[in-house]
Amino acid sequence: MPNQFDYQKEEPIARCECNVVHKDIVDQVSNQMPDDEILYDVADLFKVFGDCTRIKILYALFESEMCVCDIADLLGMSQSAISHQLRVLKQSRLVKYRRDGKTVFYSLNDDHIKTIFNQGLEHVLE
Amino acid sequence: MPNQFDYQKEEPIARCECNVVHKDIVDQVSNQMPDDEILYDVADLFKVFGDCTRIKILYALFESEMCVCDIADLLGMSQSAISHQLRVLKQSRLVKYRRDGKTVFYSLNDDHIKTIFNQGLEHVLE
DNA sequence: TCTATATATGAATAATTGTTCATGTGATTT
DNA sequence: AAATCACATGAACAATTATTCATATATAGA
Repeated sequence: MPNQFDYQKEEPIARCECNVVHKDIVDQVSNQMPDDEILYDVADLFKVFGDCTRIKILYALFESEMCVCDIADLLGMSQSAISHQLRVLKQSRLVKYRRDGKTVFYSLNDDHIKTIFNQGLEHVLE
Repeated sequence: MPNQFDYQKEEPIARCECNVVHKDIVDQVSNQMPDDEILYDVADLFKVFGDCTRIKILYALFESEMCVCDIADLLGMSQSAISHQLRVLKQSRLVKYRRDGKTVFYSLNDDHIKTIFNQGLEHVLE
C-alpha cells in the first residue's frame, strides 16, 4: 500500500535534501502542469521579449512598418546588430517582412505582441 | 538654424553605414518611444519570464501557494537553485511570501502575471 | 543552550547570448 | 557585366546568467 513516503524509500531525491512538506499540493500542481515542451516554448518566447534592443524594435513596429536601416538609425545601432535581432524576432514569429526592391520592411506579426508588451508595461509602471 | 541633417554633420553615425531611407517615419516613431529607462525595465521584466525554471515556478504558483521545498520537489531541482530563482522573482515583484515557522510560502503577487503568461501561451500554441 | 530543519546566499563554473567585424547574398542601376 | 546598396550571416569575444557547492541565517524543539 503506497503512502506519502514510499517514493523516498524507492528512489531518494538526490536533488532536494529537504522533506516534502505538502505532498498533496505537489501532486495536484504536478497534474495541472502543462508539458515541459510547452513551458519551454513559453519561456523561449519571453526570452525574446527580454532584451532591450528587441523590445525597442517591437515598440517601433507598433507605430509603423520599418526597414532595417530605419530601425538601426532609430536605435543608434549597427545594421548588423539589428539584422541579427530581427532574425530572432522572425524565428519566434513576432515579426513578418516584405521585400520592396533592395529594401526589406518589417512589421508585427499579430496583436498578441502588443497585449503582452502592454501587460508588461503596466506591471512596470505600477 | 538646425535642420534634419545637422546631427549627421556634427556627429556622423558611426554605427549605421546605410542611408536612412524614411526619415519622417524614424522621427515620428522616435517621438512616440517611451523613455529608455522604462523600456529597459520592461525588457528586464520579460527576462524574468524567459527562463524555464522560473516559468514553471510561476505556473505552479498559479495553482497554489507553495513552500520552497515543495517547489524543489515538484521541479526535481535543488532547494538552492529554487531559492535563487525565487529571489529573482521576488526582486521583480512577481511573487510574495509569508513565513510560517520554519517554512516560507510563496505566492503570486498580482494577476498581471497570469495574463502575461496566458498571452504567451496563446502565441506559442497558435 | 544545543541540535535539527527550512531557507538564503556568496563564490565559482559552465552555458548562453548580444554585439562587432568581416564577408556573403540578392536586387538595382549604370 | 560591374558597381552599388540594403540586408543577412558566420565566427569571435565579452558579458550575462543558471546551477552547484559550501556555508550562513532563522525558527522550532529538546
